Amino acid sequence: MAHESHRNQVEEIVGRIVASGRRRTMSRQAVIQVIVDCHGHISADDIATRVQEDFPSMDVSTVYRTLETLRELDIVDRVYFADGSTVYHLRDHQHHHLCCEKCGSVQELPVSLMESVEKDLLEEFGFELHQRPLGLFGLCKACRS
Amino acid sequence: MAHESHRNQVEEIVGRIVASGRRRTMSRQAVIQVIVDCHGHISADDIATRVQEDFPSMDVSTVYRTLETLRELDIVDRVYFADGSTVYHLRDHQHHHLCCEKCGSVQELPVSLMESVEKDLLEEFGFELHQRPLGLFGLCKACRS
DNA sequence: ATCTTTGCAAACTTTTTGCACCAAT
DNA sequence: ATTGGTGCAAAAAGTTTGCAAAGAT
Repeated sequence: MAHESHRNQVEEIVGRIVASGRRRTMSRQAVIQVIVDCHGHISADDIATRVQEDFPSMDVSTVYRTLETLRELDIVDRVYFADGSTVYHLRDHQHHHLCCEKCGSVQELPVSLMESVEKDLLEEFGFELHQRPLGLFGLCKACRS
Repeated sequence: MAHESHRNQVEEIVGRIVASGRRRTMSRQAVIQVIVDCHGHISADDIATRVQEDFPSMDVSTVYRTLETLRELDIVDRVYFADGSTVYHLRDHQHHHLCCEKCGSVQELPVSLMESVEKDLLEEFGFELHQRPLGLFGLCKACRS
C-alpha cells in the first residue's frame, strides 16, 4: 500500500535531518509523512489539519517551524501560486502546476515546458530566468469538453 | 510633465466610476492618480503611503475598498507574484513581469512571450491557459554582466 | 433628504516569535 | 545533564468588516 511504499522515503528524509545535527522527533516525522503521502503540493494549514488527526496536540507553529527546517535543508520548496495561495512540496519534485479554475484539479507540468520561454527571455531581454515553480491557471481538459 | 499628461487618464477612469453609478470622491481620485503615476505595478501599502502624503487622514481600508471597486469595474488587476508579494496595476496594461532577484528592478514582458507555452499546453495537455499576469524571477541583463 | 463612502476600531487570516517546559541526545 | 524542540500565548503583517459620522448627489 501507499503508506508502506513511502516509509523508506520518509525515513530517508528524517535521516537527512538527523545528519544535519538536528533531532529525530515525532512532529517532524509526521509532517514529512503528510507531505510525502500527498504526492504533490499542500498548504501549511492542510498539513496541520492532517497531522492533528494523529497528534491532536501538535501546534501550527510547529508545522511552520518544521517547514522552515525542511526548506533550510533543501528538502521542500515553498511556492506562491498566482491565485495567492501558498503551498509546499518536495524539492525532488520539480515542476510547475496547471490549476483548473473550474474543478480545482492540479496537474503537474514538467519544467521543460518553460524552457522555450527561458531561451527567449535570455535572447530577447538578456534576462536569466530562475525556474521557480509556478501555478498557472485555466481550464483542464475535462472541464473544457 | 508626467503629472500633467496623466490628468486625462485619471479623469477618464474617474468618469467610468461615475458612469457606473458610484460617486466621485477625493479618495478615489487620489488612489487612481498614484496608480497611473507609478507606470506599472504597486502594492496596496505603497499606494496608501503615497496617498497619505497629500491626505494624511486617508485610511488603508479606504485604499483596499477603492481597489476592490476598481477591480469590479475591470480597471485594475491584482497580481500575486511568485515571491509572495501582491501588487495592483491598470488593466489596459496587460503584461507579465520580469523581477530581478539582485537589484529588484521590474521589467515588463508582453503577454505574447507566453503564447508558445499557451499553444503547447493546449496541444499536449488539452489545458486552456488563462493568461493571468505573472511575476517571473531571475537576473536582469545589467546584473548578469 | 437620501444613500454612498469614509475613518476608525476591531476582527480575521496567515505566519512568526518569546518563553517556560519537555524531550532527544 | 545539556541543548534543542514543542506547546501555548501573543505578536506581526496583510486584508476585511461593522458602524456611526461625513460627504456626494
